[in-house]
Parts: sequence; C-alpha cells; structure tokens
Amino acid sequence: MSIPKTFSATAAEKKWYQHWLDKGYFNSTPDEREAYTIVIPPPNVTGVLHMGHMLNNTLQDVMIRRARMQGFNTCWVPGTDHASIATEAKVVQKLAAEGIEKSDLTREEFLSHAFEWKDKHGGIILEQLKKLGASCDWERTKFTMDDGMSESVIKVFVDLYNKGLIYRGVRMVNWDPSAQTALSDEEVIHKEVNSKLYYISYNIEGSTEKLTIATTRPETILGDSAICVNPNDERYTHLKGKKAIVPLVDRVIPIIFDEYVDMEFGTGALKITPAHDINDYKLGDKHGLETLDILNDDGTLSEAAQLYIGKDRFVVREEIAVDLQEKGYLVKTEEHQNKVGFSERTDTVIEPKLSMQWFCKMEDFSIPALEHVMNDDIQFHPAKFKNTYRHWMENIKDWCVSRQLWWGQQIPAFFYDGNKFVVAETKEEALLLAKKEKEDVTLSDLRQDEDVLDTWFSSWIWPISVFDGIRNPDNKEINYYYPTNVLVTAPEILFFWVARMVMAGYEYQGKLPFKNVYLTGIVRDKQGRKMSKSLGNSPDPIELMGIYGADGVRVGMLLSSPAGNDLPFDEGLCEQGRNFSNKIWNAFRLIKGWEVAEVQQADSAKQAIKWFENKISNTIVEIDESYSKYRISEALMGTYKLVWDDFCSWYLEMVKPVYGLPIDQTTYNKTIEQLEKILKLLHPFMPFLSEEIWHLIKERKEDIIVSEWPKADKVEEIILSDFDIVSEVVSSIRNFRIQKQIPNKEQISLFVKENDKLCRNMDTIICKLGNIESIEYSDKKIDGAFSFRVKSNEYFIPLEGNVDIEAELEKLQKELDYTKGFLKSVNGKLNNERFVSGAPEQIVANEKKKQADAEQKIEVLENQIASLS
RNA sequence: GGGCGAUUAACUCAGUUGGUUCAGAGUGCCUCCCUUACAAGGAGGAAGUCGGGGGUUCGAGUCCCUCAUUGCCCA
Repeated sequence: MSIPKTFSATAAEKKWYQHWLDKGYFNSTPDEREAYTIVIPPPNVTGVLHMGHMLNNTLQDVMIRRARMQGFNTCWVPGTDHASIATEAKVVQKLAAEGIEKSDLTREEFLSHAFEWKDKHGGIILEQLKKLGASCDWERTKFTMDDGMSESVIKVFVDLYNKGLIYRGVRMVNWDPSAQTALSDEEVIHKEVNSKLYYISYNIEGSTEKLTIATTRPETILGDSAICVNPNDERYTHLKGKKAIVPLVDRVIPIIFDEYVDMEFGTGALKITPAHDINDYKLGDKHGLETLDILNDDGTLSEAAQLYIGKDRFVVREEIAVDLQEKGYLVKTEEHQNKVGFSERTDTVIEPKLSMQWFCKMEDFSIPALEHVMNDDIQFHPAKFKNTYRHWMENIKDWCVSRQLWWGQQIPAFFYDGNKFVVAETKEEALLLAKKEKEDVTLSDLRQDEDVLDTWFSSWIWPISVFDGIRNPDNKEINYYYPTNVLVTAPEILFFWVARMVMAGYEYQGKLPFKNVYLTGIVRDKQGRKMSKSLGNSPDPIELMGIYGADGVRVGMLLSSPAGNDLPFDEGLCEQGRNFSNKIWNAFRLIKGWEVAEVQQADSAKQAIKWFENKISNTIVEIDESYSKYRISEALMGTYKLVWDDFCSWYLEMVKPVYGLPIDQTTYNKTIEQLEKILKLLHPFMPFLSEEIWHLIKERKEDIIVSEWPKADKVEEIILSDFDIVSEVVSSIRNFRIQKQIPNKEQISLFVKENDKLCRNMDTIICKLGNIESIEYSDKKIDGAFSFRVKSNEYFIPLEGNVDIEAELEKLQKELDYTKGFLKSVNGKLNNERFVSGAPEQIVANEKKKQADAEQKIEVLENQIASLS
C-alpha cells in the first residue's frame, strides 16, 4: 500500500462530515448523561462567514468535541437572527433595484418579499459552518422569527408589560434618518470627525448689543428656544432678563442662566435646541422651554423650521452658513474636532430626536445580573471584563425596544379610541381587554402598533427560547439543557446581548443562562485594522480552507488567540496549521510503513515506551488544566508540542527500527496505542485528520469523534527528569558531530565520569540516537578528548588529535564564570541573616541545594581547565 | 472629561499566592543538511535594561506610587 506524501484534506473533510451526519453524532436528546450545552451566538440570517465567525465557531466546536469525548451529552444549538435593520435595509435596496418602493407596499407584501429574500439568501452561513467541521445539532436549527420563537418574544413583551416593566413614552432617542428608525445607545458608534465651529451673533432685543454663540450645527438655530450662559460668567451678567433674536427667522427667545454651560468653550454662550440635543432637552425641561422640532423623519427640514423646508440637514448646513454670512450674522468659523454618532448598520449620522417609543425598565433586572457575575456564579474568561460589565450595570439606562421597521415581531399593542391601547398576545385577547374599558369596541376598531421589536429583544431570550422554555417553562428539554455551559462571543456585545441574556435568564428561568462566558478578541489584519467587508481586508474563509484544509485553518485561528486578545491574523498561521497536519500524516506514514515480525524488542524501544507513556500522561494533565481554565490556545500548544517534539522528534526516532529491518510486535502495538491517544487529543482541533488516520490505522466501526477522551495515568516524575538528562546528552553528542563534521553513521565511543549518581536505564537510548558504540563509566577524566557536561557529570568523546584546546578552554571558562556568578547570588541570599530567618524553610533548603550543586560543578570545571592548560 | 485595561525577543503572546540564573514559548531570522516518514522537513544558533523613574521587601517581570505611550468603554 502506498500512502501519499501529503494529507489531502478536501476529500477527507467531505467524507467524514457526511459520515458524522449520517451517524447522527451531532444530535442530542435528553438522557441519563450529564448535558453539555452551547447555544451559538446567532449570526445575521443573510450574513456570510467571516474570520470572526471562524474564530468563534472553531472555539465552540473544540469545546463541544472534547465534551462529547468526555462522555457528556453534548448539544450545540445553531441558528440565525433576523437582524431587523440590516436585513430590512437589504430588502429595501433589492426592491429599489427592481423599481419597487417600500412605501408602495403593504406590510404583508413587504414581509413576503423579505421572507422570500431570507429563504433565498438566508442560512448560507450555516452551510459554511459545516465546512469548518462545526458539530452543531442541525435538527435544532432556529431562526429568531420562527413561529415558536416569535411567540416567545411576544409572550415576554406582554408579560413584562403586565408586570409594569415595559412602558411607552416620549424620550430623546437616537434616530437613524436613513433607516428611519430609533436605535438603542449600543447601536450608535461615536467617531471623531473634523467639523467646523460656527460663531453666530444674535441681536439682543431692544439693544444694539450682540451675543455670539458657537455651534457645530448652524442649521439647528431655527429650532432654538433659548440662549444659555453661566451665571458666574461676568461677561454676560448684564443680560439677565433680556431676550435674543434668532437670526434669519427673527424669533425672540429668552436668555437663561445655568451652571451647566462651560465658560471656557466657544464664547461661553450656548444656544438651546431642546428637540435636537439630549443635553439641551434636559435644560429645556428644567427651564420650561418650548420644544421646536424642525426636522422630518428623513432628516430634511420640516415646516416648523420656516426656512429651507424639505431640504436635507447637511445641505441646509452649507446654505445657512452662506446666508448667515451674507446677512452679517456669521462672525467666523473654526476647524473643530468633535465626536459624532453614526448608525452601526447604515453609517448615517444619528439625529437625537424626541419620539414616542417603547421602553423596558432595566433597574430591577440589573441587580441579580450584576451580582451573579461579580460573585463568579457566571465566570468571564478573561475575568478582566467583569469590570467593564459592572460599570455598565451600575450606569444602566432603560432600553428602547421599539424600532420603526416591519421586519421583526410587531409590537402586540392594540390601539382604539385614538391613544388608548391594550397589550395582549393576540388581537382576540386584546379585544377582550379593550371591551373591559369600552364595551362597544369591535375587532376592526383595534389597530396594532406599527413598530417592531429590537432584534436583541429576540436574542436576549435565545438560550431559553431555543428550548421552548418561554412558552413551556418547565419542559423536559429546558430542564435538561439549561443552563448552558459556555457562551463564546465578542466583548463588543457584552452589554446589549450577554448582559441582557443574564437578565432574561434570571427573570424567566430563575437561573443563569450559562456558567461561563468566553470572550474572543477581534480578528485584525496585519496593519491592525479590524477585518471587514467594507475594507475588503478579510480573506474568504472558504478559500482559506481550500488551501490549508479546514483543520489547518482551525489550528491557525487558535494558535495565537488567548481569550480576550485580538488576533492579528496572518495566513502564515494557517500554513503552520497545514504543516502540522502534514507532520502528523507523515508520522502515521512512517508507522504504517513498518514491517512487523517476531523479533526481540530492543531495550531502547522498551525504555522509550516507558518514557513516552509518562510524558503523554503528564501532558494530558497539563492540557486538561488549560481547557478547564479556558486557555484554548495553550491547550493547543501543549498538544502541538507533544505531537511534534515529544512524539515525532523523540519517541519515533527512538523506536524506529534500523532501515530495512522489521519492528517487534510489542513496540509496534505500543506505538499504535500512543498514536491513537494522540489522535484523540488532536480531535477537537483537527477533527478531519484525526478521524481519517484513525480509520487508516485499521478497519473499525467505532469513530474517533465518539471515542473516549484519554485519561492520564500516574506519572513517575523520575522517568521524565532522567529523560531530560538523556535528551541533553544526545543533543550534546549531535552538537559535537556537527562541530567536528562527523557524520551520523560513523560510530563513536562515549566515556562518562560519573560525579553524581546517574540512572543508566536509558543508556541504550543514548547509544541509539547518538550512534554510540558503547558507554563506559570511569572515575577519571579522559585526556585529549572532546568533553561536555550535563549537571555535574562529565562526558568524553575520544578524538584523534584534533581537539581544539583553545576553544575548549574558552567554553569551560564561560561556563565557570556563569556558575560562579550563580553561586555568588545564592551565597548572597544564604549569608543574609534576614533571608535565612525570614524566608520559608523550603526556599532556604532549595538555596542550600543550589549552593552545593554549584560548588561541585565549579570544582569539576576548575579541574578540567587545569588539565587542559 | 470620567472609567477600565495594556506595555516582556523582530512579530504574537505565556509568566500562578513575590522565591531556583527567571527572563520563557511559538513564529520569524542566521548557519549547516534534499540522511531511507515528512524540505509543508531535519540538526544547531543568535536575539530582551520585562515602557521610564521612585518605593515596599532579605528578595520585584510579579505588590504600591508616578510619568510616558497605547487600546477599549462611557460622557
């Protein structure tokens, strides 16, 4: 049988993924085992896979696969969310391309277009996740607008309304004039922009004096209700009781005094526009000012503005500056940097706007949500995010849950008689409620609120609703799978998703939604920029997997991504992953190529097996520990080094038969046994490669994906430390050969002056790897030989004549200097009375041991130097 | 402006409650090698005043203060 030199990933990926699906390994139903559950952070239904998803979902798959092997009943629930703003924007855009305006359609017509779009473009991302190897229970795939899911959302809304936790009110909201909807604070991104500061002078009524204000938004003067100055500002005290006249429209407004105004900024005089600025709104409220809304929903000026009616706010900004200039009101303009809010979804400048919205009260929710994170009932990885979380929870504001869109769950509030309304799950129930208030109300009198709920209002109950725990709070599945074990997500959505899930969890299940939260970093390009579609700096994950294999990319993603740290992505990492696949593949080829025969087991092989069994146990302990701390990249690196360094570079070299000769059965069997353990450890990271080799080792029915996670045996530390000496001896021999240009196949002899008792069990390994004819122990040094030291023992390789005494002396001297320095630092401590009396006993004992070792080594070195000079 | 982090090798990061000379890993780089699993490989090697300064301590990469740089969140 001939095995190709490299692992061909594509075929194996297809084959095994289908096989796993056929066998139903990903599917879960409650049974007597303990559950291990993860719910996917639902990606946007019309999204495509990007590098952030790759990182996130690889992590989840690693955890799920390991848990499966550990015997848990694993359940990874996939799904997507409807992403109301983004998706509606896409649908509107698509319709516009066909010449259809949203305003021409009824709600039902629009929604049928939207669902059509979703059916066609939705869920691509889930198919892409399969390529990555994601072992989700696909039969459980959920979409936030599925009937049951929407029903849960509505139920929660009604329930919270009835509890008095949802209310309707006029508030200043973040208005997206492009999407024409309100946004939550979290959906607004503040960016530093270069803008202009306009200095505009207002006439004072009944005076020739002028008052100059500074603003970045000159168009809003049309909505001014007052000018405000600081009462401590002596420049303006004489204006008390006076009035100012708004330029161009000649409206008379009061001059008011409030310490809110910063005397240093601009001219110290502030125009107040309560309808278009949150701080002005608060001031207006405080001083009882008029509220003049001069903008339409689409960002054009309304009739209330009197001028520029119907023109866009940015156009007006330009025009009004010119007009003010011409009429002599514009004193000057300055370059100015300020922060402006943009819509996360449409990148439009946000307009603070007063409007009637639905809000969810957050204060009561935040108490348990904060407490259970601070006391580690819910653990964050890394824990540093607890601070950020606390800060938000302690400054929480009510949540604006209504959106002026159609794509989403329509708010179940039904109006009648103008502004009277009832809230109920169905129109029929609403009618019953309404009838209590007004007997003659009919079904056709009821008009449902036009708005839909924020998408996060679906997502915050996701860990519950995917198990139908809202509609049936005590069902078998929710009781079995909830709380979930870990949530893997990005810190950017810590607040508007993670925190709210915690709130909903306690409200609706009385329990935390997940025990652990693993926060990933952001995947960045080499220049440190966030990878994004608009920048075009993100590689296509599917293409990457084609080049490096899914396993290679998985390893590449995890190699340098400790929790919470950004990942500066480099294709080189995937290449490293691919190379790793190949390394394992070739180790397998080597073993598979051996001819097995009834021959005596070499002692070196016997010793090697003993060592590796201990080594692998030791590593399993370390890897398990890394996993338990959610240090996934550390677990990967531990596995990587076990395979590459310990197994391939050391173990296989030690047991490898001489070329052309067969291997004994015992060593072969043991080697396969070790290889299988290694494949199991690799499986969470490299599911395809491990399954492929697992089955190439021999024909078998059982699959590695459901095999048992290796357990560590008791580790004999002494064997590991003895091997450390052996490996150092071997390295020194190799070094010697390279220096003296003595080829490996030329046998040499080794003499040892044993100053410190050595374990000789592994001498056969030294002989094999160093191609040593014999090792001879003696109590005196060998003259005229190449020498090196490991610990305090001296090793000699006799050499005809050409020992470079100078070089040898220099090396010895260097080592001597180092050891003396070391001894000095140790003595420094031991001679310090306060150290000896103050430090713990164990530490002092250690220092004494170090002292003795160093002294012995110095003696050895000095003797050697003396003999050479 | 307020809050929270970060700063360790060329790059990306580890470094547990202060205690082996503790200064690490992977990558990259340099030298040699197509040796009969693997050049997608092997054998070696160089490389850092732990951001600066001060303090606590017998002892500080680790604790405290301060400055600098930088990131994130909030206003």
